[in-house]
Amino acid sequence: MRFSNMFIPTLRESPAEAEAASHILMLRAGYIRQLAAGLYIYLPLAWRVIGRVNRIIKQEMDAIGAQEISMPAIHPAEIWQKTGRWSEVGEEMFRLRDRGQRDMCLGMTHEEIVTWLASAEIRSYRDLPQTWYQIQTKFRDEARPRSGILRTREFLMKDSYSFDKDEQGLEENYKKHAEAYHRIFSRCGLKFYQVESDPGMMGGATAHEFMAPSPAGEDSIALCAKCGYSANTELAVSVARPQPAESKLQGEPQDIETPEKRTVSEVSEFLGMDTSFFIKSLLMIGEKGPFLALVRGDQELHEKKLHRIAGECRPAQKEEIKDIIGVEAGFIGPVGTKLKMIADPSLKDGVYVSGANRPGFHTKGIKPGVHFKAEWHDIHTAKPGDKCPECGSDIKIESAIEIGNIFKLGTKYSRPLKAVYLDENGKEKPIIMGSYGIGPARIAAAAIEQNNDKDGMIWPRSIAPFDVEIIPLGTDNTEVSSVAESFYNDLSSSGLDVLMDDRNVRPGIKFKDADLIGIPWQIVVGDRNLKDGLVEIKSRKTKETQKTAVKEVVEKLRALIAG
RNA sequence: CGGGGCGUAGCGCAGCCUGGUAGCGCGCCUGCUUUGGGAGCAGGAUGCCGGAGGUUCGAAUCCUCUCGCCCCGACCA
Repeated sequence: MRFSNMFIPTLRESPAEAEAASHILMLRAGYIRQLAAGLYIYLPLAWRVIGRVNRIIKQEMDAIGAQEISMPAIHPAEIWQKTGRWSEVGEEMFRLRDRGQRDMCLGMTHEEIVTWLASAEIRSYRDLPQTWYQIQTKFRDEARPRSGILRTREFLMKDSYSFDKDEQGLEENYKKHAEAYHRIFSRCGLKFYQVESDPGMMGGATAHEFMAPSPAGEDSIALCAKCGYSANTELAVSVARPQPAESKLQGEPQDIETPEKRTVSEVSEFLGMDTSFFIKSLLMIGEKGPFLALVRGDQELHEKKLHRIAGECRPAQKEEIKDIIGVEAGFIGPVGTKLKMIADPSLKDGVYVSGANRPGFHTKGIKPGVHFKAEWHDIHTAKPGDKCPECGSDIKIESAIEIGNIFKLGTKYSRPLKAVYLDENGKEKPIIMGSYGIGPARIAAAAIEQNNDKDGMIWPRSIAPFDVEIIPLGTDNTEVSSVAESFYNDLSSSGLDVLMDDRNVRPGIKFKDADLIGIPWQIVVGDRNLKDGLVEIKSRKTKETQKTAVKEVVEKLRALIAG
């Protein structure tokens, strides 16, 4: 492909609206343009990257016996009503009516549709197992699209679905997918982790996410370097470090004056005690009324964990706290309260200080379990310095981009949609399902996030839009042009994807654009070196150049790319 | 949905507080010179100042409403 024929609208300056590195670079390097919030046009370079990612995905999916199909993006409401998600899902679903006033939606995922197909066509255990996949556009009216193509309202997704006659079959398919995902993300040149994740509304017991570490990521994950424990912090269990040994908290509970000291940090400073000696008491409003959530002073409540235990709930507002407890926030505590309490296990041992439920006072000497009763559930947010629940060593927390997920669905969809089969004994049973997703655009974005420098992108060779870019300097020099042309022909016919910057522009512009768009290898053809029969092969990543004899270029480059 | 920010030339921004001829840099077009890291000189084009109302002799500027985009949070099958 010739640069002059390709639409690559590079920008000298960063557009104001972009913040994430991948977003800035994709705009600047002429990969994408924004149509509206969360809606992007993929320009030729970006679409080539997506194509390469998809090819890798297809190869690995095919290799585990998955079969590619294509399902509609527009769905009748009826099927979604049968699984209950038509009403569960709210505003995130794009809804519309057809000319006959039938309710329809734009598909946000395809469990319903693929299960409908299975219910219609699968009769016998002999038809199982099956795995079907597609790479197709999904629609979600996100509350807040963000970070360029990381979170959009219309996006490509590889989704596959497995159908088995029993749990053991599901287990095998689940494992096959996990292994295929490892190969896919490795081949795409990404650093990634497989972590335990919250099955959430997908249902089912087991789920994992594949996470590409990046500061631009929306998720955070807890990792143990020693034993390999890894989990999304939405469900990561961690053990808080023990309280310091010296404690001033012997004896029975006693109220102490703490005028105008409300927050844990204020009171801990005032009393000269570590924050881990405090109980943070948070008044929550749940569906069945108010209750207290208790975490240790040095910990943070994780609301999502609390939701799983207590159902829908929210922090109480200032006025509500006064009405319900009778004292302002900052002086509330678990002792003497009639409210239901949910306490984090980090509070189980030790003696504590917490609000006294009267203005200006805290109570010291509180022994959880003795001076108050609570339900014990892990509700704190795992943080650096906490200990691994498996092996006790330090865990670290990293931000990450979710690039793939795998769910064991079980019969969540097969039951309501009556996807059943007859087993060997002629008995009707629901099909056991799994669901597995990958976001190709997120792979591309994560690759940029993980591989860039001040000059631009640095693509992993497997998903780069081109393998090599030829940069002839001085197009009016016939020798330069003819050498560049011969490279272009030879490299192309040897099976490489070649971009040639044949524009009649200054060298600086070609160099800057080449670095920006991030093709892994550059061949610089200039009269300076050509006089000695040499050209330069330059690595985008290391910026190292090797002067190479014209005759050896094709062979050498192929070796470099292969290596 | 809550909080914050921003809408002025293709892009990045100034002007707004204190109302009075709409500006700068880059890009774009023409010509000449230039050609190994975003060239130089000369000339040129480009704006419903996001939109609608209002105040005023007069509004990019003040007021009201509205639309859009970004960021933080909530949400995220």
